[in-house]
Amino acid sequence: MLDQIETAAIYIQRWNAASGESGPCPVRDVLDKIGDKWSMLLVMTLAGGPKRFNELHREVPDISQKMLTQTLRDLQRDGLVSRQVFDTKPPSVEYRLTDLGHSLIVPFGHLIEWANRSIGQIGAARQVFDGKI
Amino acid sequence: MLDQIETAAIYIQRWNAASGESGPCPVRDVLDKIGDKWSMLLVMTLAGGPKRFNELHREVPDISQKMLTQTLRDLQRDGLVSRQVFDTKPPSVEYRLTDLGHSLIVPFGHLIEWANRSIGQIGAARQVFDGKI
DNA sequence: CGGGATCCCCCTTGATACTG
DNA sequence: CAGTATCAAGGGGGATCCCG
Repeated sequence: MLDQIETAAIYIQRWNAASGESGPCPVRDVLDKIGDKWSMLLVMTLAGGPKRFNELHREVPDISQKMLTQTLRDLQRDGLVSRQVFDTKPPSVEYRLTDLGHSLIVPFGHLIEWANRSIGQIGAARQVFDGKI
Repeated sequence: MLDQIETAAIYIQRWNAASGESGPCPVRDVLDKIGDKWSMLLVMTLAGGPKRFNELHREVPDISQKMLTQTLRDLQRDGLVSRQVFDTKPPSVEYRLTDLGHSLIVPFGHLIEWANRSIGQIGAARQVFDGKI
């Protein structure tokens, strides 16, 4: 377990050392999407099962149509989400997590857990920091 | 294990439903920093032990001085990093992870692992997607 | 219903120069 | 050494209108 963590840290450091020659770090490329404003929110929302476009829009009210479309396309491009069109009238489109998408839920869930556990400490630390400026 | 993941998913969904009344989601607030361009890179770099300002700058060559300063201040504000000034000449300042900062390494390491494992599949998915445009 | 296309703002990031 | 100050640029993201 700890070995893997160290491996990750060493991977990052090694990439830093070699930076500039090999282009952007692929891990950072992937992680950028994690931190993107909507990607992970949609993945977690789709974790409950496949959903249609407006269904997603209803469950994530504060996303704009544009960003919903764009984020879903990016997720589909990365192979995390699959898109199925039903030729009904009016047309309906269903989005669901792929196996790869599902596999992200576990490590990402750990992070959410950590965030949940740590919100209190972080908030306290911020108050202390902001108080003594 | 899976319970916790589901808990996380449900947490997100419940917050979506209540959004607008309670302000920004605290978990998303925390996760924003995770995905921030430099925060996690610095945390993983500091995972190897405490480092001085220019030492960090050397190990992460493509960060600007400004962003290094700013990111370190944010990390310190959130209680993930502590800052110790030594009154020598010339002055030296040492940054190190707090206990809270260390506790982030594990869940974040899982994510890096996932990214490492999945880079191949994601790259392949992108080629397929881009090929059939 | 499920999007596309367009306009535009603002915030983050980078480059550069200066300081205790 | 360890920052601060200022200016400029780019793109992420919202609002709006339109379409099959």
